[in-house]
Amino acid sequence: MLATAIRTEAAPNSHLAASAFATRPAGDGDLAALDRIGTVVSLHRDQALFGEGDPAQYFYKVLTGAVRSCRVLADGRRHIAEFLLPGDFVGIEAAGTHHATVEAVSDATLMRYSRSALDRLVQQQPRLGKSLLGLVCSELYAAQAQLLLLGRKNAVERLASFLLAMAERSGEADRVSLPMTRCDIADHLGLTTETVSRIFTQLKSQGVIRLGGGSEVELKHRGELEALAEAA
Amino acid sequence: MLATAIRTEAAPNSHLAASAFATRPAGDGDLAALDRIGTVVSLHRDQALFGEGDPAQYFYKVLTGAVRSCRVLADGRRHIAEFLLPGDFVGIEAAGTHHATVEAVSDATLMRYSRSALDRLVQQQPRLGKSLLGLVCSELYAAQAQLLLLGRKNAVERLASFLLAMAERSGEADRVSLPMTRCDIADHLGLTTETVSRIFTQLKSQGVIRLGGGSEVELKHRGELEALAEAA
DNA sequence: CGCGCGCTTGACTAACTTCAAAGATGGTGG
DNA sequence: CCACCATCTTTGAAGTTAGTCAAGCGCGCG
Repeated sequence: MLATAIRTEAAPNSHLAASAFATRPAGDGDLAALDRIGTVVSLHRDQALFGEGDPAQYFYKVLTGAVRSCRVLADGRRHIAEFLLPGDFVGIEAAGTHHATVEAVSDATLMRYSRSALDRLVQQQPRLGKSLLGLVCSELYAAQAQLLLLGRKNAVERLASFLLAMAERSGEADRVSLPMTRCDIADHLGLTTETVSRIFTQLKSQGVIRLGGGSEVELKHRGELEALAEAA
Repeated sequence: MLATAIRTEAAPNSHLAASAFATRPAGDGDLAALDRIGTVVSLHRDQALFGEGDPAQYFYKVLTGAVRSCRVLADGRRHIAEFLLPGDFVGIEAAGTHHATVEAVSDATLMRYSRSALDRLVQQQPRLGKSLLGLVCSELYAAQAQLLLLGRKNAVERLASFLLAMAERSGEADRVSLPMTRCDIADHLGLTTETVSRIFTQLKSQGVIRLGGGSEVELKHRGELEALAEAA
């Protein structure tokens, strides 16, 4: 069952986890209208949703699980631009073709929407266009924050910033679930697996975090972590 | 004349360099309507247009010269997210407040537009909203390419990529003008001034580039430069 | 002409990577 | 239910790249 096609089912108008996590500032208010035209897609771990260069006929919203958006250099070096969690939109910015590969970090379900249907909706409801613009702007802000991180922060600051950002998104302030591997985190932060692991160990022995089972991380001293992150 | 206020003049409906450089894919077609509601602003080198956190009442289009959009950490480390050249829009994505400081790299002039006027125009002309979205998406793509550069490329690859990107934007294929200092370039590429300088020297002695006077760089072997950039 | 700023170059250092191997973890099949 | 195996994580030691510190060079401006 490795190379199976993506399963796709009739949409049970499912909001599931979607409404619980309004990660992006621009509210789901207007965009909720979309759910009537969506279809549910299931992915299992490491399965690709689409690749760089694929025609961007659809875009998606994460319902459950997590996915990563990445780009790869010719010799295999990979960078993960962002992790997408329930409530986040995927590929909504693509015009024509996708500019990144999107794969499942863990088993995941997404709502799939056709771009042409979106265009029609936007025509009817101009406010929707604004929500859309807001979503893309949020992504741009996130990317610019990541540029500062990759360009100017050291390994400890990168991991601290990452943990805080994930905590922010997860809702729970002091407890984060990290469904991705150390290698994924490394590829997101511009480090190596080993360095990420070492910094985790270091933060743990400093008492700043605690590593629970099942990919859970407890932030024991949020303030100290913020200091380490060199929040600007 | 160091801390002078920004000079601002009545708009002579000036297109100047603006029409010559359509850097961003989304055409100026619809956005040309904006020029009737703009005002010209002049900056001299290193003068700030606006700072992080400032209310975003206006946005701008570069007419002549160049500006940089940057963020700074508490201890002074700086990262330049992007350089903006004639034809590029500045701060168009800002909602409420600006998320970066924008300063002049060289003496520059910009066209200033009020956000509220833009909103009105978008209401009247829905197609304008699409152009707007296209502009922001282009910025997002550029930012994501820069993420890969900062996360996974080495110093030579970074500078080679930068030179090629600047050449692309400048129109002339094999000749680039670099109005910014080595330090600016370093802060854009996540390196130090010294490293940037060393790589310039290295590329020069390899015969890949030639440094002309007046901040001009000639790309002598574009192909080789592309190989060095590890284009993905 | 001289001064200041930016650029270049050199020697040394630090941070992160690479290479290697041992230690967890969790899912599967007997 | 337990043992096994693949995969992920952690840890150690050595190596590299880019950073830091310091000094000299060169161009442009007053």
